[in-house]
Amino acid sequence: MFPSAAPSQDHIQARYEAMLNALRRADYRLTPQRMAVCHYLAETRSHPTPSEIFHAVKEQFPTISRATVYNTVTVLKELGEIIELPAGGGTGVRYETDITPHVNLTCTRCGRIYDVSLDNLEDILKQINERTDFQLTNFHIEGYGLCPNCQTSNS
Amino acid sequence: MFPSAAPSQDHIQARYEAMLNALRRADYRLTPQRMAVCHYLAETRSHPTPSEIFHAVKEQFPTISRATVYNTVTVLKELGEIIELPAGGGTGVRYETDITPHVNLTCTRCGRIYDVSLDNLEDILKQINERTDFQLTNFHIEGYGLCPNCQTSNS
DNA sequence: CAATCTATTTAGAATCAGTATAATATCAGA
DNA sequence: TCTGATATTATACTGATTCTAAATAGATTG
Ligand SMILES: [Zn+2]
Ligand SMILES: [Zn+2]
Ligand SMILES: [Zn+2]
Ligand SMILES: [Zn+2]
Repeated sequence: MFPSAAPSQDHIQARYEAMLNALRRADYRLTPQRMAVCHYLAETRSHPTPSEIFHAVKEQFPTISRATVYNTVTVLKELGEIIELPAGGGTGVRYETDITPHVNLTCTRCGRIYDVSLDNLEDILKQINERTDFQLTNFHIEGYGLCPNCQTSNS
Repeated sequence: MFPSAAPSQDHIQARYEAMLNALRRADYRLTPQRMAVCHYLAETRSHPTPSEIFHAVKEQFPTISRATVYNTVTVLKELGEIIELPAGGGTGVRYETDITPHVNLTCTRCGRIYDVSLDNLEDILKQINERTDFQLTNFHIEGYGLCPNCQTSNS
């Protein structure tokens, strides 16, 4: 069951294109740095911190600066292509790169985040639209508790 | 519809007692500072930052330090009495003081968080329990988009 | 192509949130 | 009261995030 399956090449490509299109639509230039950040976000199945993104992209672009990473994720967040997550166990924010509704199970002891997909989420969307005038972009579910590993550990 | 109704006195009192009991059960001392933090968390209907908690409690305890606030919210978080939320619009973490499952609608433009209650959330709990070995403490739903105010503003 | 303008990136400084430390204070129990 | 454990406080420290100014890259115009 854990961990979730790695995304397929097709899925990675689709997410990558979606991010680039979002940038294009909003009249942002598709610089190599931005594209590299998007590509990493599309292919990772983790919920990376800005620092993790920085180090990963640095492999392709040794000269990239942290500021560019921060700028890019801020834009992508505003465009609804990624979502800022709670700090969880560690420090600093993490980014949710899978914007399709699903559950993030965060272990309150070790801080790991597990993805779980659910059925019948249309009902939630329907209820929110019925009860509010919010223009909803996306949503997901945050669950908290102990992961299987931490339930047995006695530390 | 917006904003959510203020909690009743009874509800505030119940939440307050629940936090104190959680501290008691875990063998933490009920110091005046901790009680003041709990009381503020029980009565607020916002999703406060540590800084907001600090300033609010400072009214009652002019000598309280930020460290005590951080210590207390960390303990309460570990006990499952409050939940750490995404940074959202502003900077730094916020705390969810309503641990009953509900929706937090975060406006991606102005950063405001609106609470919405939903029906039929037992199904989510059931699905998570069926599909994982996670020991779930609590969960809630995070929605993102534009609030009614920000849909019409042209800035 | 040259000149110019704008968007973007970069490096590093500055700021801010959060954590760690050590001294002091509080409190329970012997 | 004495003692040991727990909690609070002020402050120092670390690391995350933002800000700033200069350099770069692209687009546009003549
Ligand atoms: Zn765990
Ligand atoms: Zn996820
Ligand atoms: Zn708004
Ligand atoms: Zn809420």
